[in-house]
Amino acid sequence: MTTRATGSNNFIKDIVSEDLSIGKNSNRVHTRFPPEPNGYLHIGHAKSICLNFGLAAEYGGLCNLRFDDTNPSKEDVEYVDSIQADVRWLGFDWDNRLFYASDYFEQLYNYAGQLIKAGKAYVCDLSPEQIRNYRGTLTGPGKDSPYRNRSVDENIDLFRRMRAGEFPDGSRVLRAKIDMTSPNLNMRDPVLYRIMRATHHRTGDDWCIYPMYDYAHPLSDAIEEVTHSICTCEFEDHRPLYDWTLRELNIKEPPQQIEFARLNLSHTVMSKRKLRQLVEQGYVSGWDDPRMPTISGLRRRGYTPEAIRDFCERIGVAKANSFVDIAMLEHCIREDLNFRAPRVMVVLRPLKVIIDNYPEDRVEMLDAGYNSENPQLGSRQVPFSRELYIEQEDFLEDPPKKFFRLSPGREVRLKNAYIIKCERVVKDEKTGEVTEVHCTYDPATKSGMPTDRKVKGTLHWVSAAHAVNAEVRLYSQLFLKENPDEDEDFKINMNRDSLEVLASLVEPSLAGMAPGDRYQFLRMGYFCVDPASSKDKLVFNRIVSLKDTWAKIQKAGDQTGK
RNA sequence: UGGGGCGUAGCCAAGCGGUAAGGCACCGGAUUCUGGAUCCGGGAUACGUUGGUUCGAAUCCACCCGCCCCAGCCA
Repeated sequence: MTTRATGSNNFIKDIVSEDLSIGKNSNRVHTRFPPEPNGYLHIGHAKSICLNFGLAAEYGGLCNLRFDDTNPSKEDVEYVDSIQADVRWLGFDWDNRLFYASDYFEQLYNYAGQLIKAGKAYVCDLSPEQIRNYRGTLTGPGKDSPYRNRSVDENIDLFRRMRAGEFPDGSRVLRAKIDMTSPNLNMRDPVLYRIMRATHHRTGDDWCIYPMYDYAHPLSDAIEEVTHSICTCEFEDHRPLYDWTLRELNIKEPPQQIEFARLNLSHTVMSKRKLRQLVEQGYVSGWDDPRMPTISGLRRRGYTPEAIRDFCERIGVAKANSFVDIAMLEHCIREDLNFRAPRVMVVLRPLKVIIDNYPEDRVEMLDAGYNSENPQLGSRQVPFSRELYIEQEDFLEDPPKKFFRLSPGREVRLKNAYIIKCERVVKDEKTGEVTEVHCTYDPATKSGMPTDRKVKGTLHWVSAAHAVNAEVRLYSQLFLKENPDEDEDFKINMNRDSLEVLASLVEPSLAGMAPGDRYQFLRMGYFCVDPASSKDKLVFNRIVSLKDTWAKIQKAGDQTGK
């Protein structure tokens, strides 16, 4: 079928559209997402997942999930499980097309036999060091292995015995016979099979020889009848080998490899190796630490699949090296949550406020809508009483101009409640720190009533007697530098204060919230109930702050020496 | 001194010979019981450089410059 592509365009869609228009691949579009199960998926993988599954969906094709499990020494079921969970959570479905390269080991072995018989592959006894030396350099040609011209029969015999386990690890390899003088090092008789006694997470000890990526990948694609094999740019040099393998084995309708630039995100690192270091060396609590750019980390942080997919759509697909600002990701989650998240009141850093003219024993239940832009979310009642808490940063004894929050003699609106006026403060005698702010309220200014005056500030608050304790975790970038990879050791750029844990007070309606629930804490940002949260101990993660114009003004003031 | 790829605003990114989309960020203004959201407005007269082809080039050609990748029995 020739379904027309929707959404924004990119060069890969151009290729697919063109292929379809000329009836290539019997008019099929078939992609695959081929992770190696050796680590957790991250936002960079999300880009690839969205691309591959998205392309298939747009063109009425199919996308497989295939584990590229050809190196048992690095792989583990822990990862195959987490990868499936992450892809599913992102919203994609591979239906019954869950495959493993290891499913094809027998076929791959037989294909290798064909190559040998065709004189296109040979068993080489050179050591790894020797192979490296024979390979030549970037600027100089390599030279033929002394084993390059063994007879087909000898090669067949040796390869069979490699599989049978007659030779020690590393003693021999099967190599493609291509061209040791090729300017493309990948074509200098690349290794196809190596001997490696490692227990495979799926095939156990059935095999002691394992195929290399360059050999297994094109054939796995071919076996699955993939049409467009999309990978990142570092494999561009491998494409001639990908094509060589398919050509020498006479694969009909060979899949086409297409490369795109991998994602780089500011203020974080993306390589599995580095992420693993952060986990193993205790810089973070695990692969799902909310500061990690992993899918599981973002999920725990509170990101939605919708926001991540939107992000992947917005950043586009091209071949130029890109370095996307984390602000783009943050924009996506804000935009998603703005409409759908209920807005509630939580005081992160409490400061006591006493309404002197409010009766001591009185409690009013005030109606508070959950989201003024989305009335469907309904409302709840919040208790108001004489003693409240407001945010510490919302009071300043000696305010600068343009500060329109609470300060002595000034009025502010309490969200969903009354206008109050600050009359005096109580300070700690030793530290001079303000411990209580005494105010009066104007009964005629209850939320919803018309008022005769304008107050510039509106504050969120909680009733002291009704508030519920909660732990709130504030996260900031793991790395201070835009590009931590610029330095020899990326870890020197780590932000020591990327996690701040606060003892906060939340409005009572939040008491029974379930892990995963997301809210906007009025004026403070979007938050998500952590999986470790319980009825006894509420724990919230800040997903992202709200945009903060006041912070910007302050910063500008600082810089001008104000 | 080899091979492959890429260079459009601070960051992504359209554009495919006819005279520079869009998003993020940023800056104004309006509005607002979140200094949020929303709305309106603002930016590229060297599209890496220099030449060339053309009535006309970001788009075609040539040279140059810059950045990325490749010498795993990793993927």
